[in-house]
Amino acid sequence: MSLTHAPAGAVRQGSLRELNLALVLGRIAAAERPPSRADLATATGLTRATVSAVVEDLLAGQLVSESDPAPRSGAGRPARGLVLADQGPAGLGLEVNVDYLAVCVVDLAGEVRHRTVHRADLRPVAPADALAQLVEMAGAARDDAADQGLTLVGAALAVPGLVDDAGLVRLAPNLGWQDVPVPALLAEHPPLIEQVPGVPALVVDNEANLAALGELHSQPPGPSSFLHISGEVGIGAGIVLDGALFRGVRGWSGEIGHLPVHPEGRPCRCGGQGCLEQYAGQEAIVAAAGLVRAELPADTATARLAELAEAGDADALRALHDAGTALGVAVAGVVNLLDLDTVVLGGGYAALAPWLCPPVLAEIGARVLTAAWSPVTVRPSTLGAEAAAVGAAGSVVRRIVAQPAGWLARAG
Amino acid sequence: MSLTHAPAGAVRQGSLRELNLALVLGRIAAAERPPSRADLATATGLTRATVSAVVEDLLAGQLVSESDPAPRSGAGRPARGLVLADQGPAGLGLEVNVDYLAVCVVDLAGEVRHRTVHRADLRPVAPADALAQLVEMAGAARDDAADQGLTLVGAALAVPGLVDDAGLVRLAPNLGWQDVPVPALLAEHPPLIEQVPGVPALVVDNEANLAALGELHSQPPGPSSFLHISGEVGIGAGIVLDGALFRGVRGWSGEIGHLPVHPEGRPCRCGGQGCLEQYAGQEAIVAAAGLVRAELPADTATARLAELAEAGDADALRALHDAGTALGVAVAGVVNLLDLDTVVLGGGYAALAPWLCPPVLAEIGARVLTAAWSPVTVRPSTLGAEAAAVGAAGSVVRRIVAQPAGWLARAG
DNA sequence: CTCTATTTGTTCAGCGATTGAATTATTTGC
DNA sequence: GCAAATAATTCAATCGCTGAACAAATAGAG
Repeated sequence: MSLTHAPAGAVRQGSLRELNLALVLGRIAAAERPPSRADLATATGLTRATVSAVVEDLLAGQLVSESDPAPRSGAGRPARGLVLADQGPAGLGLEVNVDYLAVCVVDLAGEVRHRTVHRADLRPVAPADALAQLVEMAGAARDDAADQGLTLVGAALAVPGLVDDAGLVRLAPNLGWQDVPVPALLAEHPPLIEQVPGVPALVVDNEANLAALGELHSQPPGPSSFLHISGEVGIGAGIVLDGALFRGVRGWSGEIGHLPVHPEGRPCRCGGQGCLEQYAGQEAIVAAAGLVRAELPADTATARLAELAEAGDADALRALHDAGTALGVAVAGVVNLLDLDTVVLGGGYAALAPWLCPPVLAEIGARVLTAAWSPVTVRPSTLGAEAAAVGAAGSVVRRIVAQPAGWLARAG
Repeated sequence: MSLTHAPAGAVRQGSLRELNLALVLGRIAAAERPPSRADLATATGLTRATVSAVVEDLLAGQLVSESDPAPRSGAGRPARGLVLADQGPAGLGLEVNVDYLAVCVVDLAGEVRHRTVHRADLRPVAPADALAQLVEMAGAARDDAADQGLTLVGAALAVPGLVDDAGLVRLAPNLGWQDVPVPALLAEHPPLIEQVPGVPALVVDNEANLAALGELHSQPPGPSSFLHISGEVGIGAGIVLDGALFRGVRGWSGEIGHLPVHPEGRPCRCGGQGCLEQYAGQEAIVAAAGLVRAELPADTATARLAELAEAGDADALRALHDAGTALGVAVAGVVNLLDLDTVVLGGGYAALAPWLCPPVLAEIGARVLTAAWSPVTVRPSTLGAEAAAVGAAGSVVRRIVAQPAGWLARAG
């Protein structure tokens, strides 16, 4: 029904300023080139007087800074361009995955200002030890950020599993985690975050969700609704609708890996039968290509497949085609259901996209009722590896952009 | 990411009042019993002074009225309860379906104040003629509404097919419509609607979407996220997320009928194979139950099936069980993907729910990863037949509740 | 029956934020 | 060098919320 999305609570006198701060800052963030105050006034519908006042607050709070005047033709006083500050608040992104730990820092503009990746097989490592190592990496990241004039205002941790509202990792099957109380474990380490009203110090979320957010905020800006599929050992999807991640009632949306593609087919460890994961998961593709998994570490399986396919290996090509077809059946269902026009292949699928896209598109063409009127785009993710960590850090700074008042109240 | 849903445009001085009018009116609409001004103040966080001023506007604009004081224990001046007005703006709901035309009027409180249904096979009738008849029924509805002190501020038309943004019915296969420009056809008749800022005079939408909206606003209030499945000849779904209908990028979401449940199964008229519709659509169930369709008008097929199942007919029971299993496979996929906890069976499925629910629940239990932690409810729709018309009319008045300022500007 | 405690609703001065017009600042083009 | 054009700021006016005081209306105690 798309009613006005009014603020949930009361709209007080001060909310007015809060909302306009967010409005103006959001415009600056979304603009292609640095807008002037006058541009912002016409874009937002506010008067120039109000925009000036709002911008003054944003400048004082280190959220935006003035850039060189954008070249403009014609007469008149030159405008001063406004850009997101490269100092001030920043977000900390953390990721624990099967074969690596990653930490990164993203500034307001979405730039990655720090990045550390530690490759290791995390499956035999106890959760507390893995998190301790991550905290150590994060400490170095914090120091590096501070040197660049950045203040970490929040952290987000990406995990390949189901996470509940409290940050408890219910189940991360491929990592071997079960009921891991991440916030409690991290609370034992000294804090790295400067608390800001409106920004949670720590968010724990599914890796597929955060990777989708990363894709949403990547440059150049893409569509505001799409399906992002992370194909690893498991297959997870992040659903972005109208520029917002859709989490589901309990935050467990996106379990596309267990969509039935052959209802009477192979049994799956989830208890169902014929789940997508059994046909398009990393292990299924590897097995179908005739590779022996024991000789192939998890983190090189995808690269090896791409190599073989590149070389024209018939088994690998057939395996990828079959996986793409299974994926296409599932994606066609999702597209029929949600009417999305963009599907992004991320995670391990990104490197395999040249071979996966054709069969996926074929299934969509055959099965999607509306494909005749408007085409569906299937493309690889623009972010590379560790997309979830970048997305995680980005999700933190997006909160500042969406609610600058909290930061301003703190920073004076 | 669930950022604050800020108003899209500029927040001007007057927006403040607009937003608080909507906030207070929304609370009155959502309240179980008539709230007092003091109740509203504590519920919204506004001061009593502001609430009084806002309520004064709402009273003057005929959007709310004062009711008998709610009995309360303890001392103190008795409160005056506030309820949505039973006069003032109302919505017109229209529906063209395969075997009937329906018109209804719903008031602010969601009560159906007028209802007309005309049963007839609409397939041989030209779209313009069907719409002309609908307009005639709507004229009578308008007069009846006016006698009750109601003003029609908008209309919504439910159609069993794909509709684009402009109201063009691209395809309604079971009705035989293709590229029918509904707004243009209706514009030839004298207007029945009093234009109000913020309320479109006519919205054309998919029947499944509007039925889902009807379910969302039915009393008593249910969950704010659910999947509503309309099982007729085709199978459509309305997806309600966080109290809002999700329409998809082009407004064509919900095509659950073409979710593949047996990818190498029966060919479907959509061009795909093994679509749900081929296993759980009305015609498929009728055929599986051994009934001859020619002897069975479309509008009695469901009733006849229920009758047979009630009587213990083995063929009917088996047909319903198989259909329920196919439906369950599809629903399990949706639940995995969207993490919904409520599925409503509407349309023809409502009457068949006693036999469909068990196999659907069985498939969900077997296939949904998270079902172990929190159960999924599957239940029949509370609204009866013509749910889409009621939902359509309700969608109009919900706009007034969400944006009362438009109506108030008009009514003075 | 009267008085007090209690809760509801209104009145009013004060204030913060936006507005719109006037003013200042800075450049291009003639 | 001057006029036109565009950008940004200043300032009185206005709108709507706040908070506190006040008026209204009832239940219960004595």
